[in-house]
Amino acid sequence: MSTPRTTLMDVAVAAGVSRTTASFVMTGRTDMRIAEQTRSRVLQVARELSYRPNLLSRSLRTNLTQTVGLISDAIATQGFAGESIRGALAAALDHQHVLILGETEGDAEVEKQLVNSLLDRGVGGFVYASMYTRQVSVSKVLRSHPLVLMNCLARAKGVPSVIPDEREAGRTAARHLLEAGHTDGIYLVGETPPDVIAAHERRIGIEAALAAAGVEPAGTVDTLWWPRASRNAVAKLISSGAEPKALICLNDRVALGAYQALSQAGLIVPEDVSVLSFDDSDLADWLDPGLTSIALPHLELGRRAVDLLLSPETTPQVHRIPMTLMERGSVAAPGRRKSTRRTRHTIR
Amino acid sequence: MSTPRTTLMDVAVAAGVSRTTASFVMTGRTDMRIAEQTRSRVLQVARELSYRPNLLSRSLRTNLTQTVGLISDAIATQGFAGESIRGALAAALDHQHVLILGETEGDAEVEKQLVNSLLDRGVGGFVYASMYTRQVSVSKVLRSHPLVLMNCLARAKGVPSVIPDEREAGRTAARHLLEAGHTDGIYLVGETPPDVIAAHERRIGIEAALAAAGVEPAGTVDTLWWPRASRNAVAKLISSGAEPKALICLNDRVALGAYQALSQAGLIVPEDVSVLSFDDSDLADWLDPGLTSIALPHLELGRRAVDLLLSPETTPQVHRIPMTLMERGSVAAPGRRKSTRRTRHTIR
DNA sequence: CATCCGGGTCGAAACGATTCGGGAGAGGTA
DNA sequence: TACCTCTCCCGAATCGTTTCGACCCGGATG
Repeated sequence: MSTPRTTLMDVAVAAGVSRTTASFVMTGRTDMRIAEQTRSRVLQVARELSYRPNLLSRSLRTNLTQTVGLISDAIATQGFAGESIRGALAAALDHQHVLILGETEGDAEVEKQLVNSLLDRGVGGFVYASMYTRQVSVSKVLRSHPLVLMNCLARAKGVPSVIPDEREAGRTAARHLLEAGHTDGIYLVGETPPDVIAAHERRIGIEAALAAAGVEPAGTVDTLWWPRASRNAVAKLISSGAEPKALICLNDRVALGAYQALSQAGLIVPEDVSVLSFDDSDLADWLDPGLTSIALPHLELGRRAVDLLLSPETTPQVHRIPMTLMERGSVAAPGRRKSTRRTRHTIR
Repeated sequence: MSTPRTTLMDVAVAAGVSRTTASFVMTGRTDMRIAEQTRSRVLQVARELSYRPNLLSRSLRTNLTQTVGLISDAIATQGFAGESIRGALAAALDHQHVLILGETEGDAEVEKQLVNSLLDRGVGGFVYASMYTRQVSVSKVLRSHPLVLMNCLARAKGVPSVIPDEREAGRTAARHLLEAGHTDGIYLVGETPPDVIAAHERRIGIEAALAAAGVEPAGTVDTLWWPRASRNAVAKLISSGAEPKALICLNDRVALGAYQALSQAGLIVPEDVSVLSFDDSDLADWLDPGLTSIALPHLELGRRAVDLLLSPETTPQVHRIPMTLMERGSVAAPGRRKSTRRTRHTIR
């Protein structure tokens, strides 16, 4: 059939050395002394024969396959997956590794099976990812192997994790609004339950930055993070007589709902109301006007997680990845246009 | 350190048979006759010792690792990835396999590297996925291994592929509109270049079903498949004096643009204009009113592709996965409300 | 002149399965 | 009894590396 594989033995013979020596050369071990001349000869021959070491047989000894497992509670949701996986893939590639994917569906039994299955295949370590930032408890099996958490924090300490810097993002958001000249009528849209880290941290950041400037938000619109809910909530806010000048939406879906409600009420973004949001999903670019949003660093999360896993100097620590503001058209100076309801002093 | 692995030898010894016999029992080979009594004894012992065969060592002989490679030109785009990967994952699990992911970035050299890298890890076959339905030319390396194409067709014949049934989806769309009572003012929104299979097929299906009912579309709105472009194009259509009653948008992003233009023009969905779309992305559910859309069978594509790959009876053939209509609120009978511009005979 | 030392190599034993080619024993047949 | 045929099982080679524990040899040391 196909030509038989070139083995290390072939290389050794062709280079006139023993298999042992060839092995040392190929794996580049320095603890064993090999004459430079021999070394280069072996390498030369290996190249000529286009030798590729058989990873599987190597694994049999080392129990490692240059593979990392990326396991997640839910792969699919929200397009989060895509970019993170790409980042992870890229980092894995940098380290000559390959990525095996797994999904636990949040089921501990499934997770156990999966982990074993991956261990059987010689994965060298795991990235455990959550689809929304939260605290997780990692199973014992998992903890007894190299592990990096992505987008989640361990209850138990000692596990390195990579998460978005939500609090700083909150500050960024608030500052952006302040810089645009907003001081009044700033509303926070979206519920912030304390156990949803992203929500909680964003809020803290926002309030801190506003407070630092001596500004107090005009209010909070409590709503689930979905367009329909948000739309209703914002509509209710408006019909209650409030005159929002700026809406900080806790994510883009919420912002979509806000857009809908504003449009319905005849309010124009950004002339009447500025809208600022988080996540920078595709949606942000599709809305009209484009939604200024603070991007989740999906790609970077994946990349850093795998990189951390595969770099020996891993220190158990929380790595916060900065979130960057993507300016589009939804934030402007307040009062550029007269409100439909009452006049207001105009800036410029 | 950790307790040494239970090997097949351990099982054999404990069961009082040879390693050979134990192996035959464990792998369930029938060509070698093993007494039922012996068989069950070995199985029993294996269970007691909670024996897990070492896949890596097995691979060394068989060159297979119960692994399939899913390689794609671009993992991330459009959240397509997520569901497809989930489907692939599920199917792989059903076959006791595991999924390795790779991304070629459309680069042939990267692809070659990747394929080799996966082969080194003993993948048993490949699923080659494209992020939008199109013709691809598969490399020779790839073709010389078990392979299933997902969301793309091979130029060369003989490679099985799994794609959405776009043409039937087109028919479904048209029929849905017809059933709602639409016969006039039906516009097709979105360009349909012949090399973009989805576009082309959808259009053919739509036109065929309309023609079968003796209906001719009122026109075509040529626009890129992006919200902004679509918005402008639809706005132009309206300002040109046309009075669309139904818009068949070639995907949800196009529909978003259409929504924006309609809303701008003071037209209400679905009272004034029905909107029907394709893809059933998240967006469809977020819009207001909910967008009736024909779903891309992402999950099913992934599942079927891997299933086909791992089922021996693979026949080289194109498998078309049905796309199902997701009804929301964007289609209604025409003329339920008087047009803002002119009155029209009302149905019911 | 024996010893030691350290640089440079290598033989052979793992690693844990699969699989080829028998082979022993029980029973049947001539 | 001699030979054959099943049935059930096993020894040993093999997959391609890694790696432990030598070994050889020339020069420095005492």
